[in-house]
Amino acid sequence: MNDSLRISRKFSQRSVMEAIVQGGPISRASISKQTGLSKQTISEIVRGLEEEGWVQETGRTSGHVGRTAVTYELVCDAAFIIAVDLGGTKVRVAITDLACQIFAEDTAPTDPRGGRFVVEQIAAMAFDAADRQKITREKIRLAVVGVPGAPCSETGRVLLAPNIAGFDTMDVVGAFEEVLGFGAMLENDVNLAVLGENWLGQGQGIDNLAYVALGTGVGSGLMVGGHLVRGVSNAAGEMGFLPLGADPFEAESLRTGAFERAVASHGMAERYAALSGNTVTVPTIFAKAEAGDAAALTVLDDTARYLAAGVAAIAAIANPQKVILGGSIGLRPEMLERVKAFLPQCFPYPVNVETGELGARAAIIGAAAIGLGQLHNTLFGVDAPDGRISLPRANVNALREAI
Amino acid sequence: MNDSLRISRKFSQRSVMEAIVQGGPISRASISKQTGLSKQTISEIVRGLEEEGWVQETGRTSGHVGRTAVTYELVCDAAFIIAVDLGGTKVRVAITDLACQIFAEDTAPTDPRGGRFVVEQIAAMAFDAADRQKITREKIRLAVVGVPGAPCSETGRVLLAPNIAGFDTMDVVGAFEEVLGFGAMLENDVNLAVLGENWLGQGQGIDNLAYVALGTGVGSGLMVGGHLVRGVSNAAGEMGFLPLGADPFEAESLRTGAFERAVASHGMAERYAALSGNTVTVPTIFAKAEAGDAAALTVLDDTARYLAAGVAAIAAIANPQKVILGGSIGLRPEMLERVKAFLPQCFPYPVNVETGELGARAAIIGAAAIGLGQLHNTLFGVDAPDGRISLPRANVNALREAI
DNA sequence: AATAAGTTCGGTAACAGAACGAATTAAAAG
DNA sequence: CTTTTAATTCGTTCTGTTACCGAACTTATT
Repeated sequence: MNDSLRISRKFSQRSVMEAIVQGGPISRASISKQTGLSKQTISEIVRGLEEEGWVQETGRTSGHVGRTAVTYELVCDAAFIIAVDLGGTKVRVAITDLACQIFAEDTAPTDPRGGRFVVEQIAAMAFDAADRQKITREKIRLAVVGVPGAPCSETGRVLLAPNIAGFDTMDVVGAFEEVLGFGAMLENDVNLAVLGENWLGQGQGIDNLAYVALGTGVGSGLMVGGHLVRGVSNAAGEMGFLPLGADPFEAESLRTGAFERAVASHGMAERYAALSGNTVTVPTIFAKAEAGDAAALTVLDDTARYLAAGVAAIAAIANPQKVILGGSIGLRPEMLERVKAFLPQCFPYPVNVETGELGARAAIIGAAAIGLGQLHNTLFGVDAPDGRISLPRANVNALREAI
Repeated sequence: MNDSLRISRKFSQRSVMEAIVQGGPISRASISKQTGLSKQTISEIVRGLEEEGWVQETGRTSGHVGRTAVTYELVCDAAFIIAVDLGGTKVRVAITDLACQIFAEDTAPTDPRGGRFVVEQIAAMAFDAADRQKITREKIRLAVVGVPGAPCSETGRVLLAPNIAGFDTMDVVGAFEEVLGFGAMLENDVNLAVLGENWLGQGQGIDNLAYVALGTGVGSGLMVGGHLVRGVSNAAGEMGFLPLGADPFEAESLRTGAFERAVASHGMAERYAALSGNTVTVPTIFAKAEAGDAAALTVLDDTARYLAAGVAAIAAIANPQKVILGGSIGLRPEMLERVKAFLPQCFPYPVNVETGELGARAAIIGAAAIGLGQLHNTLFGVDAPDGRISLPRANVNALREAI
């Protein structure tokens, strides 16, 4: 069959699908108005989509002048994707349908043995979730797995991921595909968090967006012009190695980055210990600060000052429209408040900083976003790698904690 | 006429043009092989292009088995663009033809009165150059002007450009278009430098590229996935405000950025004065370092250490494949050598750093690149804003100094 | 009666692909 | 060493096919 014609065809098909996905039940005449394609063409394309089982008739309009219109809707259980947020301590797994509804979100402690065990754990969770939703496996098309580290697309390995054993030496993508039986994609977890916030959170409609995740470690994710910045070796956003906070030329900074040592949880605890003599956890520091503990307040101030400098560095280099703070520490309002106060003291033009709206679920929602975009593109879209589909707002069902 | 068909047509037309631009004199059969389009289609498209005056027959092949082929070539004087690199002290103006040949490059001191005077000076230089090359004005389609600062596409003003008076309050784009009589585009000069090096210099074939220009000030330009990162307010790359080097929380850092004060020429001179008691210019410091002056060597080392940290910051956030050093200080081999030595001491994974190949002419070559890409896209290409055309290697003619 | 939804019909631009003639060289035959 | 033949490539012509548009028409509804 003719190749460029097929692209041409698929192009229109995709915009029709987009109109149907976005516009809920919609008549062919409305699609025609929205897309600018002729009524006749829309009828043809919709007929094709209906035959292939992607859309279905759902009703008719009424109440308006003129003939009633037949409305079409997505067959939302025509395909599913698995979204996974794999952390060092927790795994989240969710299933999403074509209509971008996220359900069956499960959480479990990450299998500490790492490697193949984690892959199998995730597969089991995914299939369990699918079974609960009565979803047959053939309908699952793709899994998107967020990992803390830099996945390598050639080898399928995950570099810079010290928290999950064995992922740096095995073909993780291959292992997933083998166990799951369908396609799998790996993506850095913070990158997914930006995408998530961009889709359903703080960053909606913002094409130049940064996300700074601060918790046990630090990482950043950057979107420029609506696309993720991954870097050559998928190591963009390894913000822990910013030469800020501690002396970057100290030998230790080559192992744990200077910035990470300054702002991440370990550094905070250490500074608190130095000031007060007590070794406590980060949540305790926040609690003590709330109670007025001077050392705790100093630790928070100092951390926020460094964090503000980190945000300034991102703003100086990439000038995003908004910087979203995330991670267990970054999500605290006490941090946001302080960063907002410190930023104008160290950076000349205003930077829009906010905490994430989606909290710890940003990454898994981002995984769903990337998976759905990918799926819509391969099913209905152009081959262009940067053909972004705009996903509709989705209802995110309740979280189910396992065990 | 049918819209999506027109896109379809133009799409093929562009790839045919690209093949002709790249492949020099080329037969229709070869274009067919290269593009994958059928011979018949190529004949049709080439006929159209020939009728419109963009390509012409230039000869026939011989020596091979089989029938001789008629070869086609670009009519390279079918259209021209003006490339301008406007600096605080110097203006460079060049003319480029469709075949990406750059000629008539002129340099003059920038009119110190700024504003409209500079615009008129540039127009005069451009028309003078066109006259010398016997190029009629109707054939000039576009001017691309590199400016030190952040051009605003809505208002046409140039922000953060203290070196050219009046540009922050006037519609510079409008003024150019009025005086020149054809379209004009403004772009940050360091952004153009990355594009230039990406086209004909150090960064050929590298899609994730950073450029750090260090001289009187500091600025960076970033390419991600083959596209420039401009940021929301075109202020991406205002690297002078990186919170490194000096204390970013000092009040002075809000005027002149902390990093700029540490690494740029003023800071170097200041540090040398503090160490030796003598106030000298930067070239003198380099000369004295060459002669073994201890204070000068310390200044170079310290500057390089800061610069390495700045490069590390870019690498941590954007992870480019290569970082190119430019600007009067960044181009010195003494700096490169030192930065290469310091980087592994403050950043964990290797960063590829080199000096620019094009020297001070990177920006004007980048201006030509952006203009040619733009022109090819509007004449033959899709409307897609990110449809990049790959330009061929170009011969860059000799520079002509004015006065 | 007005109006909107959808279909039918005819038309067109942009391609593909097969077949074919033209032009050329390489190699075999005389 | 010439002539013939085979192989090869170039370019055109002719015949589809696909993906659309637009006008006219039918149908259903307020």
